[in-house]
Amino acid sequence: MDCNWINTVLFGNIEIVIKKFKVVAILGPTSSGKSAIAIKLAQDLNGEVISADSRQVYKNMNLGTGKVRGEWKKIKNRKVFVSEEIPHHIIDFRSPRGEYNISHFQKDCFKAINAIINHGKLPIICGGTGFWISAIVDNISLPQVKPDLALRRKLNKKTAVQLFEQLKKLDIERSRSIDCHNKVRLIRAIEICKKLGKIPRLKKTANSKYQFLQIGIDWPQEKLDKKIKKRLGNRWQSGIIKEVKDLKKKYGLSWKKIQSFGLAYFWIPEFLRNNIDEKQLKEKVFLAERNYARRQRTWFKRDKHIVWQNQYPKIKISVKKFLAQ
RNA sequence: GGGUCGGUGGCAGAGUGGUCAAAUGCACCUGACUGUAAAUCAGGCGCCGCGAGGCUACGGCGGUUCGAAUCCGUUCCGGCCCA
Repeated sequence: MDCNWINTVLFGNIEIVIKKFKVVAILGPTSSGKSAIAIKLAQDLNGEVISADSRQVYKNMNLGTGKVRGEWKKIKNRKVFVSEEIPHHIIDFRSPRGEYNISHFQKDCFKAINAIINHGKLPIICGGTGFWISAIVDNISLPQVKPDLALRRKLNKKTAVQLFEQLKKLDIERSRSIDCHNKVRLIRAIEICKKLGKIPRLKKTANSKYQFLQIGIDWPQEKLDKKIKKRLGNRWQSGIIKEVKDLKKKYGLSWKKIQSFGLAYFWIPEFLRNNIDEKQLKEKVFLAERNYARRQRTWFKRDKHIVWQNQYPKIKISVKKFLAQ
């Protein structure tokens, strides 16, 4: 399939021809069935999948993150994570000991998109981390300031009020829009100010190189609840608790670090340390997933470009139409 | 049957004469999001009302009091102990 679609744009009377590459994104709340749809699309339309999931990037975190089953294969001298014959990118490739954040993702994702296009294939981004997807689709410009852990530790000792006062002095403009109770935000804002003086204005520039179609998968709450429950049941049988134990053993991670991964990774250590029993654990994990799905919805709701569809045949038609534009 | 402790909002659980429509946690609803984003954070959550405000509520009934979730009587229900 040829991916060099031609677009024309009018500037006044002058017609300018722009080549835009098409990229599809499949997003939605957890357990909605994104991964299966992305794989089907990839199979039907000669595509490859790019995962946009902040936890699936890590190795040895499979059941808890809902990672697709796959294996690393050597294809043309390159190692590729393959699931159902479909290459997956930005997945299962980092140590859980390390940090992998939106900045890494943004670079890697654009790289992956380009690589896939160069192979004459269709890039299909698939994931539930809205912020990360936005970094690609909206092409947001992140301040080029790396995390300063020492500074963060120091600032973390202060109260939100103190941090807010500090930020006001550094960048009054940012202080007006920031959530003054949110220490994570405040600390990052101060961190940026210390390096750049001020916080650059957030730019969402339409990407001139790519054209995106975002398909959202979602279900009524009741149905999604059932899907979440069913999936949790499967994970339990597959040994999710052992996965967490092994994760700790293999990487020597602290409970705190494991718990920072959230959801099941937060609650299973509580169970292993006998703070809750198994029944409570299952309930807590279910509720955590459910609440997570809510937060994801809130995020995705505001992007009016997302086309909400959950039947594969319809999705496929939408994608084909998009590719034919 | 006797004694004793307790019955509070969807649940758990504070409050023990006025500042109580009632702390806190969970659940539930709505939302935010500039390198932690599965994280982090905000608001709402008896009923009516846009609002001021009104109404009904701390098992039931009846008292005491200017005033009761809080004190007293009684009754129903539950836990524990003794029979």
